[in-house]
Amino acid sequence: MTRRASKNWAEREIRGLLAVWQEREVQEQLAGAVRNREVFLGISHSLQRLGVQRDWKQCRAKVKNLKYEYRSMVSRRRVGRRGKAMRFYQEMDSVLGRRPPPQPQASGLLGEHLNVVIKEEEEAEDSASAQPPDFVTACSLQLPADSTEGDDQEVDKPLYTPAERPGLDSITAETEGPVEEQRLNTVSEDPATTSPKEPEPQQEQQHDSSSPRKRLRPKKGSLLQRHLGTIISSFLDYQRKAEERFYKWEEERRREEREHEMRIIQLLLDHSRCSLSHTPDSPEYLQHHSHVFTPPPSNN
DNA sequence: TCAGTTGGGAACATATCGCC
DNA sequence: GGCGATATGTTCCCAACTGA
Repeated sequence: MTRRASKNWAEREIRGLLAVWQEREVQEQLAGAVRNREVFLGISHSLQRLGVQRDWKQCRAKVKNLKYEYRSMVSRRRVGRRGKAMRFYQEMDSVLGRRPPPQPQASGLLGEHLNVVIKEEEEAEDSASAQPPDFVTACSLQLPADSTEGDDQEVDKPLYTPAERPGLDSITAETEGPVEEQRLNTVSEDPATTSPKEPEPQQEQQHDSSSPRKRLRPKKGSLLQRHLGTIISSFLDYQRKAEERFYKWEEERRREEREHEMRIIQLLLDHSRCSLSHTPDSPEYLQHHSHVFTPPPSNN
């Protein structure tokens, strides 16, 4: 095997990679894209601006291994094995650990929601012809936040700000022709992360035909395509709400779990005391011993 | 010497493309 | 539309490397 083609990742490089990878925008892009090469191209580009010279394949491989390492450690801990904690557990856990479980596609609530949206869109079909030509293309998406491909292009402003269209980054509505390509290259830069323009060695690859977003593009001329932007927007809104609900539910569940454990521990303690007492079942005993236990401080 | 780290490969899954 | 070829992503594993 020809190994060690590149030097090992320094901690600074890994932290930079994680910092970029942790960004909500990047996570949304990775979650929404089946082909994530462009996402990693963006990550690589961001790293280059941070002084880390790693190409997208190296970034992908590193993220891949970090995820595997994280999962391995989680599974080890789940079965009670405690090994050395991985170095960047906190960073990984902040992203992977809070991720809601995958939801079945177009089924259950989500499917119902999509169906409703589609139905509404179909009902509005008659008036759809009144949509401006850019109705769909207005939902065209930006490249990763770090990319500066469109910096010196003649674009006055993005079609919308990330706040207006959060989460749409990863899913591309139907795009047609050069105009759309230009829009894809239009970047709504985060001022905090924007740096002076630098040469873009990988710029050409951003337009590769094997775009990660490609699979989400519908066929031209379909009804769904014409309203895909609205559908996606509604879907993502719903997804965000579902995510918030999940987090609340999860929080509540953990709290109940802790209370349950406390009750069990309390019962066990009571029982052990009862077994030592001559009159364990007497009301006096229970009254005297029922609230002795002080629960340990919870880690959560 | 050895445990931990790393990059790369194998196997598999899945989407896209081109042809019929 | 069906089907095979191709491209790409993910998971898991392994051998080489690193550092104590």
